[in-house]
Amino acid sequence: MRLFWEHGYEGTSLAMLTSAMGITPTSLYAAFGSKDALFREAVAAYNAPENSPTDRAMLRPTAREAVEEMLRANADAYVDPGTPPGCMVVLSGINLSEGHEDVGRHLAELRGQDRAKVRARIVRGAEDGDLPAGADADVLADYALTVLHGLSVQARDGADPERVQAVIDAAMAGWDAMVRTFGDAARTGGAGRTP
Amino acid sequence: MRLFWEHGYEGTSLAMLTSAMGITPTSLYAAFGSKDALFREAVAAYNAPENSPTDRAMLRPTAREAVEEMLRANADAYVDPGTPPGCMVVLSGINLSEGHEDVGRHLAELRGQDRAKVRARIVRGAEDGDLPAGADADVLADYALTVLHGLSVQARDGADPERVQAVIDAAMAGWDAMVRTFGDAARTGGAGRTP
DNA sequence: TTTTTTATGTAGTGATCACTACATAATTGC
DNA sequence: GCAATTATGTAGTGATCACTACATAAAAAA
Repeated sequence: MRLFWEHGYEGTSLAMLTSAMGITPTSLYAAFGSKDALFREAVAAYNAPENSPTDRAMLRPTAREAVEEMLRANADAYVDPGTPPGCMVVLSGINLSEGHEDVGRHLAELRGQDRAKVRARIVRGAEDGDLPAGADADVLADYALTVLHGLSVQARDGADPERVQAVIDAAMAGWDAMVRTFGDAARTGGAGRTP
Repeated sequence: MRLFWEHGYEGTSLAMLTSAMGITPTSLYAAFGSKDALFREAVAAYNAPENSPTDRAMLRPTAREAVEEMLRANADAYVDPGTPPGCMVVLSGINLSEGHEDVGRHLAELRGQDRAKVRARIVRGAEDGDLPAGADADVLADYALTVLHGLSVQARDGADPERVQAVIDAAMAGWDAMVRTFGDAARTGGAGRTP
């Protein structure tokens, strides 16, 4: 998992995997079937619900708290010096040669699931009344995920943890401002686009 | 350039390059010296100042306009269906096997240069008075670049151009809110952290 | 124990990797 | 025209890729 996380699917060779695991190719193939299948199991372990900061964050009482904790908890993990920087789901399938597009699609689907979770939490916030009824869940979810994905690149560039938290301060200020425009739009009937 | 842009440094083989260029390996090596050197030339062409939306954006009269145009112009390029999605400098060196770390460092340095340009433009905005004197150029630059880098991943996931612009609306609302806290901090002596 | 099943290591599969020696073709200088 | 130089294609370099046939070793079943 750590090798795939750090070097990506194609940047990790079977030789690297077998030497890191202390086993031979035969054992690896008996246990996992193929490099593809092993990668998928590694991603599944990385993305397991019981370890997922995102899943945990969605339990927060308001949509805003949920999104903020999602950003902060994931960012903490991204810059944790004990693990490779950034998010495995975001980074490990960025560069693929022809013939491995399915790996990229699999990861894109997982990112889509995260987006769906955030979007659903936003919709619930609007229903619960902690967000304006007119809040655009698609835009807010895209915004939150754009910041989240950007933090993976920042982490790869060795971002300072404190500054990452300051970036999230700014991002949440943007969240609040955007939510306010939705509230205003609901009251005035406007389109909600910031001038 | 397009192959490296789309598949990354290691995801692009010499066979792909020679067949796309319609030349033989001999000619490629006579002209460029090595795959590394060709990649660097491709990145240089991609990142040329005369084509750079970022450089052009920095000429805007205020720091806010400069940052907003940087985001919008780059985002337009990221989702342009005529070119690979996302930013070559951000994406093409994400997954590297052992022994090619210098490629990653080279791209990270280019990202650092972009950050420095944005930071310098913010500092100038504070000097010019279109930003509060206490504005934290590091935080604002990191925030802008985090959103920018996140947009590359969104583009890879096939983000809708209109929704990308809406995300930038939210991001700029965040910029304004963050700038406001710096102004408030300057007036009240507070630390400037959004609660 | 003896047999059967399961797990593992050795050694090598063809394919592809980046790269190049060598020969031929095109171009240039005289 | 003729020699020197430059450019290009052919064919192959050793290394490494993901993967596996085969044989041996360990464990389980009889």
